[in-house]
Order: sequence, then structure tokens, then C-alpha cells
Amino acid sequence: MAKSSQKSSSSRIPAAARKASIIRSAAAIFGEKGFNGTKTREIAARAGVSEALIFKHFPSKEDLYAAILAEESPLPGLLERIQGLAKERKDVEVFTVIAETIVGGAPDQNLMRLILFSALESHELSDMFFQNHIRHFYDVLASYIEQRIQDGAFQPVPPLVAARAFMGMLIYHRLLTVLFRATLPQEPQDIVHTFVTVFLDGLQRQPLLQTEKSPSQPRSTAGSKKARRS
Amino acid sequence: MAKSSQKSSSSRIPAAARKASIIRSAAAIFGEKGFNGTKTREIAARAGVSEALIFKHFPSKEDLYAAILAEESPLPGLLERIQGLAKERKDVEVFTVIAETIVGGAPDQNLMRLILFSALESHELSDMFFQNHIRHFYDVLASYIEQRIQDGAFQPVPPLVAARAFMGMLIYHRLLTVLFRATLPQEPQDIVHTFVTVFLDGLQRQPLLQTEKSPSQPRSTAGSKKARRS
DNA sequence: ACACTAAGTAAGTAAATACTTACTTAGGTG
DNA sequence: CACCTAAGTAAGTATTTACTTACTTAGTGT
Repeated sequence: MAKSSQKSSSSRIPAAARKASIIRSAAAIFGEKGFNGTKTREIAARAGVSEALIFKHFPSKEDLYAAILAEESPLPGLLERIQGLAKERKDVEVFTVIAETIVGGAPDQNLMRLILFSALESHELSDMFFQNHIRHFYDVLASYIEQRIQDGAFQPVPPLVAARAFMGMLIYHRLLTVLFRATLPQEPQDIVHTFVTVFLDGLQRQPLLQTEKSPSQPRSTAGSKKARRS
Repeated sequence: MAKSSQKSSSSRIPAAARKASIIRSAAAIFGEKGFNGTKTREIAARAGVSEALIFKHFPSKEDLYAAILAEESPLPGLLERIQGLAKERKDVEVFTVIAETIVGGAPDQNLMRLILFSALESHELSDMFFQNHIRHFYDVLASYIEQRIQDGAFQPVPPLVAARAFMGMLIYHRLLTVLFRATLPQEPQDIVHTFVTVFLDGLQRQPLLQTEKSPSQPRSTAGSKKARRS
């Protein structure tokens, strides 16, 4: 009987294609269970091949894992899109596009988990990943913020801290969704709008006040008695 | 140096104490390597006991893991502290205390990793953890924000979204530090100050404008062409 | 002193798992 | 066709690992 139905692939296919198919199957399982939780047997089953074939293509499980991390990339064309808007100083649009991308599910569930797992399990590739993708993104965003501060449009805050603050809202939101299925009742675009509004209203130069805040507030900004830390 | 020093325990000690000592050792390793990456042999070695003793105290590795998750608690007295300040409507203090706690390293590196690992490896206890600790914290923070909106001090935004936005800045910052050792050149109190300032300036009712923003901006707040709300 | 129990362990065991070996076979090429 | 190589596999193997078993011993109450 038997050999009729292969699931994702059938008998002889060229090496490159098979390799890609194994990578696809493996990425799904590594993302679900992490490196240590994933068994090569399971990868083989999902790819519809024998375990031995996996080792024909990748010297070790580690090598397979490395191949996946090296190829996955988040934020596909996001950088280019915002750089266009940034040149025209369209604050709202710049931050809205970023927020929509992330809140809309940008690094998909599996990639998100893959990144987290690899960071936790400290595969060195995770550091490389951070340097190549994330770091660069922050540099771009931070230099936009710095530019706007020099324009006099934003308050003088440390640009990288501000960039992280904004990305924190978004990524953390995504994290709660992916890890704890903790969704919110609001529509995605309302969430985006809230994030962007709070952040930009917070950054943009206030018409009257510049560092002190609320009119109904006595003042004690942090830096007085409270903020001594080690 | 020498082998003379037992690290956490020597010969006969009462069951309860030994149990606690095993939990301590196990928590450290689970936090470092996750459930699947941790071997019972390693836990035994670190606790300075035989593997068999671990299984005298905990029926299985899973049970030991569960005992750890059940007992670890972040945000120790934070809730009480902010509830006092909240009654007096001290916005800056409330958010500064929270930010100082988290940026200062509140869930310590190990607990942070433990929580992430357990969420990723989907031990049901992680959900329980979220429900018991994190959820409750957000409820308190969100209801404070809602109160301040009703006072007319904050803009009318969805309170839970705003609460998440603020916590996102903090936790994400901590995440980058813990996972990628991506530190910032600024002093902790400057980072705290930036987070609190941006967030509160963003939330507090603007003296003149209420939804529109920057004076140096042609205006296109979201609601014009870009933010087509469906 | 003497047993009795709680605290502890050395030495297994069965199952799982990453990786190999030795083999088969599909299908293009001269 | 006959051959040759790339594509594929069944059946191991050595090691690791969670957990057990059968035992020893420290210390306490009487």
C-alpha cells in the first residue's frame, strides 16, 4: 500500500527545494517548542521525510536551527516606507505606519516566538539578529526623533530612549497577545490611534508649558527627593 | 576554591528547609535554561544533594517547576505603594514609582526569564500567573487612569490601552536589557523621567488643543487621509 | 542503650533522542 | 539500454535522562 500519500512533498525533488521544505517545517516547530523542545523526529514527520534525510542536508540540529535564524527577517519593507515619510516630517504618519505594522501582527506569532526562544536559549545567532535588524531600526527611528528635536517640534528628550518607549508600547502589546492571548476589546485602529496620540502629544512641544505638567498638579517632577537610585 | 564549602546545605536538615533549598537551586537553573533545557541532575548538583532526594520531595520535574511558579511573585509591595499615592491623585509620583521599580530591575533577571520561558513553553501555570499577578495590576492601574479621565485631568483614552502603553515602555526596556544586554547610555533616573514625562504629557489634557497637535505641523492628526478609520 | 523514623544515597532502568550506516531506487545521459 | 549519481530510507547505536529501588545512617524519645 502505502507510499501513495506524502503530505507536503512527494518522492524525489531537487535538493534545494527539499532543503527549503525542511526549513519551513522546522521553523514551525522550533517556534512552537523552542530548540530543546523540538525533536528531529517530529521535524522529519512534518516535512514528510526520514530523519536521515535531515542530516543529509544539515550536519546537526544546531545547524538547521542556525539556518532558520539566518533567513527569517521581520519588518520587511517597513524601514523604506517610513524613511519616505520621515523626509517630509510627517510625524503622525511615520508613527502610525509603524504602529499599524506591529499591532497588525507584523512579526507573526511564529517568528515572534522564534526570536524570544532564541534569545532566551541564548543561541549566539540571536545576538546577531538583534544587531542586524532591531538595532538598525532603532538607529533610524532615533535619528528621526533627534531631527525633530532640532526642528524644535519635539521636546528635548534622549532620542533612543524615546524610540524605545514607543516601540515598547507596540512590541509589548504584541507580546501580551502572542504569549498570554491577552487581547483588548478595542479595535486595532483605536489601539494604534491611542498609542500614537499619547506618544506624540507627549513628545511634541507643549504650547505653554515645557517641562512641568498638569495644571491641577502641585509639581514634583522626579529628580527631587524621590528619584535617588543606585 | 576547595571543595570544603557546601554551597547551600550540608548533611541532615529538616525536610521543609531542604525543600526550599531545592526550589531555590531549581529556580536558578530553570530561569537560565528553561524547563526542557534543565536536567534534574544539574539541579541536584547545585543543591548539593542526590537526584533521588529531589524525587523524595517532588513527585516529578513538572511538580518542582510548578512549585516554583506558584511561589515566585514580582511587584512585591508595589501595588500598595501606588494605591496610597493614587488616592491623592499624585500623577507624577504614581507613574514614577512604577517606572523606578521596573527600570530599577524589579522582576529580577532570573524571574523575568522564568516568566518568559514558562509562557513560551506554555505551562498552564504561566496563564495562572498572568491572571493572578499581571492582570490584577493592570486593573488597578487602568482604573486609576479612568478616574483621572473622569476628573478631567487626562484625555479620554481607553484606560486599559493607556495602562498597557505605559507598562510596555517599562517592561520592553527591561526585556531588551535582560535578553539582549542592550543597555542605554543614560542614567536610570533619566530614563524613568523620560518615560514618565512622555506618557503624562501625552495623557494630560492639553491647555489649548485637545486632540489636535503641534504648532509647527500643518495638521493631519489622524482622521484625515491617513488614519482612515473603518 | 536501643529501636524507630526521617533524611539521605548509590546504583540502577526503561525510554527517548541526536546522529550513522549500509543500503535502495529514481531518473537523466551517452 | 546500461550506468551513474543524487535522493532517499530502514534499522541501528551510543548517550542521556527522568525516575526507582533497595539500601544506609543520623538523631531523637524513652
